[in-house]
Amino acid sequence: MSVASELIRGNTETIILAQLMKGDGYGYMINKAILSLTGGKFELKEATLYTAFRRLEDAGCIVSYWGDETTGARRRYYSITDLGRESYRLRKKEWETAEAVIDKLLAEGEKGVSI
Amino acid sequence: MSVASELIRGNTETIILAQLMKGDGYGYMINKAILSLTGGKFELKEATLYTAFRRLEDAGCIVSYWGDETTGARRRYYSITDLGRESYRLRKKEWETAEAVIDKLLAEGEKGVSI
DNA sequence: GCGATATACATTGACAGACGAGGTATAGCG
DNA sequence: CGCTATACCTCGTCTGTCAATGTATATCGC
Repeated sequence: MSVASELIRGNTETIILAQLMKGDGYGYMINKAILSLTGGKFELKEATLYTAFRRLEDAGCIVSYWGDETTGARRRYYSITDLGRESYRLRKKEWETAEAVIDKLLAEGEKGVSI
Repeated sequence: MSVASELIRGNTETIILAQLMKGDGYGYMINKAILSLTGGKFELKEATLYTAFRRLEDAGCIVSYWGDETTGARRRYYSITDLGRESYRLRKKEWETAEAVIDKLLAEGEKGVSI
């Protein structure tokens, strides 16, 4: 089953930050990494990815610099900042809270008809 | 920690369907039930709730009827349909898939810096 | 050389869900 | 009579997602 993007919504930036926690990266690479990690179940659309980068940079969570490739297309690399790392931790906690809440609320449907 | 509504987004209808799986209900009641179940961590806003009811009814997942209260404010009750029950099962599965994917992607940030 | 494909980044406009703000109405309590 | 709780509804705005489109470079097959 593929993943409905409505359900991912709000996690895009955290997913990007999680990738950058492992080291600097660039858009195309991060996108492929996500596609690979999820076994093709989920792919960030390019427009979504790049607008998320802008938001994260504006917020001071990441900084960018152009790579010095001597061949191939130019790459804009992103590096996570201390604020970004802090933000990652917080967003991950928020996700875990939301996850628990949703799990609980959806499980209500399994309770059967009440009298 | 309260729950960011961006993270709930897309689950509103499923949450409502889960409540209606237990039996007919009306908006105000369902809203209070959710607030109570989550210990105050999460509350569906009224505008969100009622627009979700409209969508669910338009989709044939629920049907509504006016209660015959002899006292107090009138109540519009909702009843889940067979299509709604099917939809609940599907949406719940989709959520579980999305949940696993997000968990995996967010866990990437714990891996530490790669060389 | 030339078209196809892959890599790589970027912007615009449209869409959909969430929600603040505002409105209506009934009932009980002091 | 004002306050609070119950109960429903709608309008307009905001925000994140994404299809469509555009740019440019490199490689591979023919």
